[in-house]
Amino acid sequence: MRELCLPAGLRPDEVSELDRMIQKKQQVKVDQYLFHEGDIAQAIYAVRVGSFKSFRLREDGVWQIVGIHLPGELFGMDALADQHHRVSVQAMETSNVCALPLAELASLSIRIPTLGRQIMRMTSRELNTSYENHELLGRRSAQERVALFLCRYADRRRNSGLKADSFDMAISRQDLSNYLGLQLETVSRAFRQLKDSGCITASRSLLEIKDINKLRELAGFCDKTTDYAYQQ
Amino acid sequence: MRELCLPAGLRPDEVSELDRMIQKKQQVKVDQYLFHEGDIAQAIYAVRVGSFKSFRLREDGVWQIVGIHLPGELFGMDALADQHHRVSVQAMETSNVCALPLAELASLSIRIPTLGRQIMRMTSRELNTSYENHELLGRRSAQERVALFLCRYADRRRNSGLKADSFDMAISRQDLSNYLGLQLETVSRAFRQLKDSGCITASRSLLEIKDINKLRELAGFCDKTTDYAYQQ
DNA sequence: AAAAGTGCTTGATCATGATCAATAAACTGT
DNA sequence: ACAGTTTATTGATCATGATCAAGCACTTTT
Repeated sequence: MRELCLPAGLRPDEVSELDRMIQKKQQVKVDQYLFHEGDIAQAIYAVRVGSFKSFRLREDGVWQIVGIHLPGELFGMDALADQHHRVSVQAMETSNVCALPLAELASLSIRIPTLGRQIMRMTSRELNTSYENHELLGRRSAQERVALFLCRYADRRRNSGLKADSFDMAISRQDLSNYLGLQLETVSRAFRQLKDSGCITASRSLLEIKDINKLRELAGFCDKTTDYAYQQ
Repeated sequence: MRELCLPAGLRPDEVSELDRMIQKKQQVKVDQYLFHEGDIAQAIYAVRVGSFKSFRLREDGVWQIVGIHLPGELFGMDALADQHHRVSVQAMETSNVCALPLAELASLSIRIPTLGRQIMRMTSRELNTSYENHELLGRRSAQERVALFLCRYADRRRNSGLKADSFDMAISRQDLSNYLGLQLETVSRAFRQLKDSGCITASRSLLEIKDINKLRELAGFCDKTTDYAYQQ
């Protein structure tokens, strides 16, 4: 529990109380659903290990991935508006989550006001990530999208305490292209260009960032170095 | 104050207390900034009258609008992650906002727990809207984007108690095309197509929805009727 | 080890929307 | 009312990414 983002700023006794309440070490397998769009929310979730995708499904079967969740991040806050989930969430690899049951959360956050604030912070963070996605999709070429995605993905991995220069992407090309609003083939070609320009090597899902500055440049040179980094 | 979203679910005496605290009736003119990206947050804001745009700016001068805010909606929650705003906000027309100073909000939400919950709800709602935007930008043609935007915009106007079948769009073509990730000319052509197919009439900023079903159809028939509507 | 399957890459062609360019229409201010 | 400016529309051409199609690499099955 202690490695999670959530207890930051809580007193030791509060962490213990939170600890007791949480249904932890919930192991999930690839493609397993945590919840479906339309479900009445039972809990919000903190990623411990692995990664998850949030997506919306249309009647015609077309889906759109709208969020990716890495260790230390929270998801499921989409349901806090009206108790109904507006996205579905699936594990992208073998993963491990903490479920924070909403029922207990309500009473607990009265006793530990900091907890509510912390959830608020994480939700705000997710909102900003979604805004960034809007910006990524707005006015960028295929190559820029892929390069920018890789930059941000690496940054978030670093933030989650994971290796950020060489790693296995749990995201399939299919999912990645969907997330980036591109065709599979287009993403593949973008990877080729990035490989040819020498800033990455990539074989299947294994990715290595060789030249982050070059990559940033190809991403459109747009991501300001956040001097006011997220503090918890 | 009472017409706002925020006091929903509060006791009369709590509303009064909130009422006293809020710096209200803050009049703003077109293009006036409420805050800039990077600013330390002073407050979050509730729209009373008019409309606002949230946008991110890149060093190369390119901006991307990532949010539109109508009466009854909250904005500025992007700063709740780390006290720094990650977007800039400008009024799109002569408007009127309530500022909820963060300093007072912290103490007040301890005395009125419902208030914190209500802000949480509104933030979750904004998150879902941003997810919907991701979906809109993901895999849709220009015509679908414009049609879907109009459907959702009309829905949100209705939700805000505004006329939804015939109204003045405060959003310029410039801003709209930016928001939708399209060129100005492309949006103009999409409007022409929608006009020609008889589902709208539009002269400059004045818009009239003649056939909402046809419009929904041209939007890609994707927006499920939200049977579990937002309740407050 | 061969066969079948899945996921990724590469190539060729096509269509949508971007870009360039020119009007047209509406709003400025004097 | 006038020029001057901004904002929207329409047209023509071009480029990027979508689509169609094949092949390759890596897994899983028997």
